[in-house]
Amino acid sequence: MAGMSSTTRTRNRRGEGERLRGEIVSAAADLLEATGDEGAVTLRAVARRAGITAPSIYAHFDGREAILEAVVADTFPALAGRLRAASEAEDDPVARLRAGCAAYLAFASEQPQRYRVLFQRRPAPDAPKLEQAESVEDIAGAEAFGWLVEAIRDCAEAGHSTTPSPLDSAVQLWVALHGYATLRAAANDFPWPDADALLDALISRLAYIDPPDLSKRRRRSP
Amino acid sequence: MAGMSSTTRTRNRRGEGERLRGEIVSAAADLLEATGDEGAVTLRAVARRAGITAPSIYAHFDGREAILEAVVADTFPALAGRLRAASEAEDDPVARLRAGCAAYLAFASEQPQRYRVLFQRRPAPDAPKLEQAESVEDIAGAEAFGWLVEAIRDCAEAGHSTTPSPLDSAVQLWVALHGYATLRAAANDFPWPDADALLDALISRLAYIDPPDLSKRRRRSP
DNA sequence: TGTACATCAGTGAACGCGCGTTCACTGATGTAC
DNA sequence: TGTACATCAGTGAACGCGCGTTCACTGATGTAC
Repeated sequence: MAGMSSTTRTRNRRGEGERLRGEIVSAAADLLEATGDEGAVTLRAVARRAGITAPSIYAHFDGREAILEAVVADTFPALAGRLRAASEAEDDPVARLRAGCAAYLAFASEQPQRYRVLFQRRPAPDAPKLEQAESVEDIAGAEAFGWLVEAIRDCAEAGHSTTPSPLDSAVQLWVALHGYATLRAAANDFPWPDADALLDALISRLAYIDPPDLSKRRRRSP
Repeated sequence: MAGMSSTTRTRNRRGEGERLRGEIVSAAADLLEATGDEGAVTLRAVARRAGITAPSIYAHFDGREAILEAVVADTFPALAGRLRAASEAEDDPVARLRAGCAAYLAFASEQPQRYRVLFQRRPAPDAPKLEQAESVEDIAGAEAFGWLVEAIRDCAEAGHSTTPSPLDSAVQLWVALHGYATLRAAANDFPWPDADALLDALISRLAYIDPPDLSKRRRRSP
């Protein structure tokens, strides 16, 4: 009766009701990824996937929109974590930058819908206009973007990048990575060039790094 | 009774039934832009906006999805037309490239939802995998992309671009333009740099054009 | 020129469905005594 | 240690709504004679 899940959920014990909140968020993220359709992430569908009844959600969220917001709020740190982990595995600044950018694309490719929801949540046309943030630290995704700025700055300080402005280069590289990540997923039939070569070209041009410096630091494919 | 439209529609005369098809498509495009929500473009909502009853749509479309596909099919030529018009207004290759890229961003900024639907239509996870097109001419949006390749090639032939590959540069510039167009719309609160400067930087770096060559060809803002 | 009729462009009512949300409720579990 | 009870986590039924889709239909318009 509770959808296709035949496993019976055991309810949380007293005092542990908050655990359901996390289960709801990950049920929503799963559903988003599985259907590829934000519209399919209905409150009832999330409840079914989480193995609970629809009204139970109201103990934790105001409604459908709040669930999706929670997915976004969960996803930004996950992305930032991926970048950090990938770049920390490398020793020199150029390799770190490249590994982080590759991780960014990998995240978007492995969980395209979850990535999409980060940036493609439409501001409703009647929504109040947001004040422009005064600095990069105020925005959602600041951690990930901040990582990118630092990675480029490190390259510049080590003499591997001649960028006139690490911040500007980071903005440019970010839009390019984002564009590639989303187009790659949407335009399957486009005759894309080799992914590593394209990534190298974007980094090298936008972060002002000598192409050989980059390509010799590519991770060997296993 | 027919929604908020108080103007009474006069039905098409015999033999002119096909006109409704166009009205449906533009009603859908309007609705998409007005609501900012693909989910709000329901068959019934489109019918209301077109001033007809829901079943009338079936004479022209198989259903809701087919309407959105028609919107996409209409939008690609509109975008290509914008690029062509903007670039034809300029004399030299660099100015043409810049004007076309600016027009691309303007199109995406003026009709963000219509632009979005071009590339953000999700392939359903169970959809058959598309064969990769063998050449650029086979894909949707080929006209717009083809324009970009030619514009860069013209710059190279005139000695203003040192790109090693106009095609590769076009791919790189395209992903950057697309990324900027979508992020700009989604991340209102990001402290974006000056739009002209960002565009110049992307073109100059990815199409290998001297920055002064570009900036001196900027259209003066009126 | 007049008229009967076929065709065409749409209408209007109806259906079953999944949705968001509300409400009163249940039953297991921890706690006070 | 035993028991009564308050609390907490979640249920189940019900509501009104807009949706996609079907079906038989209507009435204006062009056409054949």
